[in-house]
Amino acid sequence: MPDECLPGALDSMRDALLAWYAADHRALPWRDTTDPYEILVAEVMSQQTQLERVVDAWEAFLERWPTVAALADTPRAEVVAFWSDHRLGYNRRARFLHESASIIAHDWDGSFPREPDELERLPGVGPYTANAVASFAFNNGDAVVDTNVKRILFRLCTASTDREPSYERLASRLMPPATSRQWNNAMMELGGVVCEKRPRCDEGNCPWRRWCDAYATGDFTAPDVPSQPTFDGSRRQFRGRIVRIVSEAGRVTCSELGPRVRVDFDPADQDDRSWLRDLVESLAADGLVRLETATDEWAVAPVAE
DNA sequence: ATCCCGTTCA
DNA sequence: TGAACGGGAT
Repeated sequence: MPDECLPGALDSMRDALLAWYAADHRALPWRDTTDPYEILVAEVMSQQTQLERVVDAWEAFLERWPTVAALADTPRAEVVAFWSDHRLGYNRRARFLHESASIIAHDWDGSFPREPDELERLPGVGPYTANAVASFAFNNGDAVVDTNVKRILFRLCTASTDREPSYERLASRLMPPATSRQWNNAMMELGGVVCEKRPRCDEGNCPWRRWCDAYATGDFTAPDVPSQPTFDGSRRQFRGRIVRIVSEAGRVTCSELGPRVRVDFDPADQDDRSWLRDLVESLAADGLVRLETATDEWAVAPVAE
């Protein structure tokens, strides 16, 4: 996606989007804070999880662990249990958040770095989250590029090229200097409520209609998002069950765990036992549970620390 | 079935 | 570059 697909009237486009956002937008609670810890919690929770499902969990999480120090002082297992209780999915994100809290508390003396490059060194923090935290906490980020932003840019410039676009470069050129807090909120708002898979250009009063290739041509093709395999019966589903069982029940042996994970699990069957063991090992490697092999029969327990 | 304000590891 | 990672909602 070449730069020349941007119209000459860059300033008008920028003003139009910022005015559109200022006029009305969703009242997401983390938009009312600039505390980097609160922002980080919101962003990590929001990775691949719908925002409506995040709001309650975010408020409960911050009530329980109001500061990065409080979270760092908590045993990992409690954070994992919270994640599981609130059905946030992707339990590894609970571990990443807990590890990040420890790093901030110990290596950064309790205060967050302001630069995206520094934030990106935290576990579970990639380019998106680093720029989101830098933007919303410090107004110090680059343009964020998530699936929403990609969809907007693709449609904006779809008639201009058939080459693989550099979304980062284009997004960055579009953002007015030193406006990342407002700008990134506005871009994601546009992608979230107007430029959705099924676009709502007129209903949503899209501020970019007059510059948009897709609006002009009626071709609202969007970039392919990789589809996920069926969840039912998947490894991911069983991993999630194990984490929840251990969070609720504490230490359980293989024979106790198996039937609670899969109804037709046979504790006497070696294949069943190694199937379960493999899942537990992967969870232990992810720091979500602890595998005990000291006794007769192996068991799984809440993660230490 | 498909989507959801991504990141990690191979 | 691709697969794996959870699970609720529509």
